[in-house]
Amino acid sequence: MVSPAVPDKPSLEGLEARWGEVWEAEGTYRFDRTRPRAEVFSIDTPPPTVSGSLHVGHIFSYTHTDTVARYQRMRGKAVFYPMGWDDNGLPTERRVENFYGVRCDPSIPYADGYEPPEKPGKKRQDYEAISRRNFVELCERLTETDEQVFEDLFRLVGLSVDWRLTYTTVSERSQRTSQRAFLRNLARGEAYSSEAPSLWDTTFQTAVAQAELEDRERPAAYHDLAFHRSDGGGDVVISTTRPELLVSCVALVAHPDDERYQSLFGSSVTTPVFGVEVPVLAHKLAEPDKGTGAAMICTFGDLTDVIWWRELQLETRAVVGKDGRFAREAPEWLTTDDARHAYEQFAGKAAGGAQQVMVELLRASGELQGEPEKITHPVKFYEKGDKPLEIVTTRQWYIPNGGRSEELRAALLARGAELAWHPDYMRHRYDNWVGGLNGDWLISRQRFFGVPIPLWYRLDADGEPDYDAPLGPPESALPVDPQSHVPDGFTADQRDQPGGFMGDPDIMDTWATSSLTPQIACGWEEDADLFATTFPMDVRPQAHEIIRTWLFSTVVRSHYEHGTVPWANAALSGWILDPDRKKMSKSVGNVVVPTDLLEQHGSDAVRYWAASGRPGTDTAFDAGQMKIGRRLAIKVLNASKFALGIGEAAADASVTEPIDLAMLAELAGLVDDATNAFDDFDYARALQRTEDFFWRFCDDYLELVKSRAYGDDEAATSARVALRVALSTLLRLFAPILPYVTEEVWSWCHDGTDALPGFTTGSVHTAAWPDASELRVIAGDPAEAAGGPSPLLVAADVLSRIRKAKSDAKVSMRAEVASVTVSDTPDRLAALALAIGDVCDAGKVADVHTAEVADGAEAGVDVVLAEVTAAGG
RNA sequence: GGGCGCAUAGCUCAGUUGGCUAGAGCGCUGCCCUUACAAGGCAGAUGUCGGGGGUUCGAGUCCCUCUGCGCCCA
Repeated sequence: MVSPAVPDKPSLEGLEARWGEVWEAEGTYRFDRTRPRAEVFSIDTPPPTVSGSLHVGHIFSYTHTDTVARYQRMRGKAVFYPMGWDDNGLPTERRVENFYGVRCDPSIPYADGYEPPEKPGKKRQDYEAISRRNFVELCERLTETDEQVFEDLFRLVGLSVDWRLTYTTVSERSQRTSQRAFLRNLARGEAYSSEAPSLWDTTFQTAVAQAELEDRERPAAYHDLAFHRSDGGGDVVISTTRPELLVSCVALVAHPDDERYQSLFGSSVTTPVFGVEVPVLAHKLAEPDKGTGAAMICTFGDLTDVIWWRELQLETRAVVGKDGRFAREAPEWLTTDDARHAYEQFAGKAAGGAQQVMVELLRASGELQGEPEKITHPVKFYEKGDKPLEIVTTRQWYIPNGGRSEELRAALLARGAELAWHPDYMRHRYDNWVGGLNGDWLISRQRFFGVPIPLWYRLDADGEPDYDAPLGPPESALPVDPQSHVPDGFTADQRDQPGGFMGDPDIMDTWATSSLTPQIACGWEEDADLFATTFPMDVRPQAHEIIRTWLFSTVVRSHYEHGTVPWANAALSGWILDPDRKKMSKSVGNVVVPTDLLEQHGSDAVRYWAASGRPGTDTAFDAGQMKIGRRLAIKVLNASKFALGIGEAAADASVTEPIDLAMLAELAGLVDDATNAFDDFDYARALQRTEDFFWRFCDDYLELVKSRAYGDDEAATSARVALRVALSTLLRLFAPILPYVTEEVWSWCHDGTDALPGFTTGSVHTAAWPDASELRVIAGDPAEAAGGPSPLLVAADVLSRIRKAKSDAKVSMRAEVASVTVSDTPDRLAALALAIGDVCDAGKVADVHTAEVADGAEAGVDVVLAEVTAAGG
């Protein structure tokens, strides 16, 4: 039999490097693709954005997933745990531009062997313009470096990822998957293009989706404007925060039940300054208690305007362009010279400047009633932008998401209900979001870097595109860039020529690709066997704030493509808050660099801190927790050293002493708790229970059995076997959280070819998760199971009283005790009797008396310390 | 305005279907160099379980309500 190889001075130093190498060399975390679906646990890892550095929040949430991955692996699952890098999107685009001094211009042809300027230009306008393909190549070049840094850090944290499975979202395969999914949506009628009012960011020059909006409180002012009844019956006053849009006013509106306007509905009024005739209409979205109860409808000031415009079938009088400025030419619906002259005074201006001019014009004409009333109100912004969004009519591609179809909305809500959410209440965010959608998913973006929309359009004799019959490539040709590739049946010189074709200039929203991470990771249409054994996946771990984007869009794509949910479980992690409970973010400057933490405290300690944060709960950054984690890891080393160093016992030796049996029975209960917790993705609970048991195991059980275990009789053997079983069990329970220290101790128990009973020759991380029923077989039917008090608990209790007496007397714990008198109930005394030898040994007690007390009477432990003879001489 | 969550010791938090005197860690105080562990151990003090009402033999736990904080959405 092997002997335990315990170092004299166990230490945590260097464990990360040592075991990291071994795990890599032995392929400990490699996915076994030969296993059937039922034996696979697949994880849809969130691909972190590769455009800066990982922060402590990544360490936090990725550790959560890793603990579950490790648990499932020990449960015998083949764990499919890939890493992805999100290098597709605006952050990467910006980083590549600034790093190399280049910018993307899709109209430029691809340059073979392109090298960026040696010295990047200082200003954006000096950046070198390059083709999209060259831009993507530079992106791949830069992100490769970043990705290696990320991988090294994640390895150091101990993520049990199979690094052979890593994918990137800008890779050819991801682009192919993204375009293939889009083309299938198109073929099934699930994607459509439409010219419609869209939310438009004038800085980024792109349309944005509902999911990318955020409200920000901005100062504004109500301006009361006098419209004039066409029948000469006086003025109608409305309040608006955007008087500059008066020129695009197409109607006035009031609530259908508003008595003040009953006689006006159906009549018409003329606008101030411009004298344009517009109807007065009724619609239930008009709010009677806002301003005068009447509002002007402009095309378009806000999303409500769009609804009114659509439902009341109004004209379109758009004047604000994609650059956010008023058109230079006066619009044709201004028919009088005065009106055109007025317009010219703010033509070409942006909203703010135009408003100033417009207010002066209104004031001069006497049609501004009173002074503007200052307010603050929520204004829609693109989440990454810093100018309010405008609404501009453009042609865009959409995928229906239930925002315009109750049937589809219900189907997608049902998909959400199919998911098991961890924690469960997170499902409300999904329901809330899907229930509140009011438009389809806008997937096209007027950016340059990203997955192109893989379509071309025929140009008619006048050079006008035919949007109704787009030309798509065969799937075998994917990925394509319609700006450089040519559709079947055309030649390159027909590009942008009448009778020829044009490529769709847009790219897809980054979520349109990210929503396919299960398909990308599992090899949809690329690796049929892999896909069959990994999809639908077991779990999507992610942050709760992107339920509305990443989670929802993934459900949408899977619903369309596979008619199923993409995963069985959604595990939501919280945020990291700084010690003042503010969300950590770069802009606040309160970010902690993870490499320093890992170096300072060690990976297991940092993981311990991470695993202490309950699923879904925002957690404060707390270096104190890491110190506790480190202390725990050291304790695991020392307790293991003791348990293993105390002596061996034969494989078939049995546990006979009641106190040992009681400890193992309690341990079986712990295994049940930890197993249930991990099955529910509650790593924090599993850790807490295990840790709690472990400290009591060290403080009480180890102290109680210490002297007995050194003997050579059956009672000693009983203790040694129990210690060995408990150690093996506890190491495996801790292994998902503390992979390094548990692997270290596990390695003491085997030499690669032979292992101590209860241990294995391989990694603890591929050992079987503890089995409570096996423990119960060993523990038999101890007193506790029969309903009586546990000998261990009663003994620990009495030992604690003895310690207290010594502590009160300010003597060493080694001090002799002359006698102990325990007064307690008969059943507790009976339990104590089963462990009294251990109690006396541990407490250095010479003599014990017991006294029975009736139920409810005062129980107690009287301790008489031995007289100190010749103390100090 | 709607939804969700949180409120327990100075701090961070456990407390699963209601059940003995409400717990842990940190911090604080005291003691102990104890042959696994001084980067340690042992012990101690500390509570209107946010307020009010209800159900119950019994409520931190269930119900109602109010307050405060946070998040999601409109």
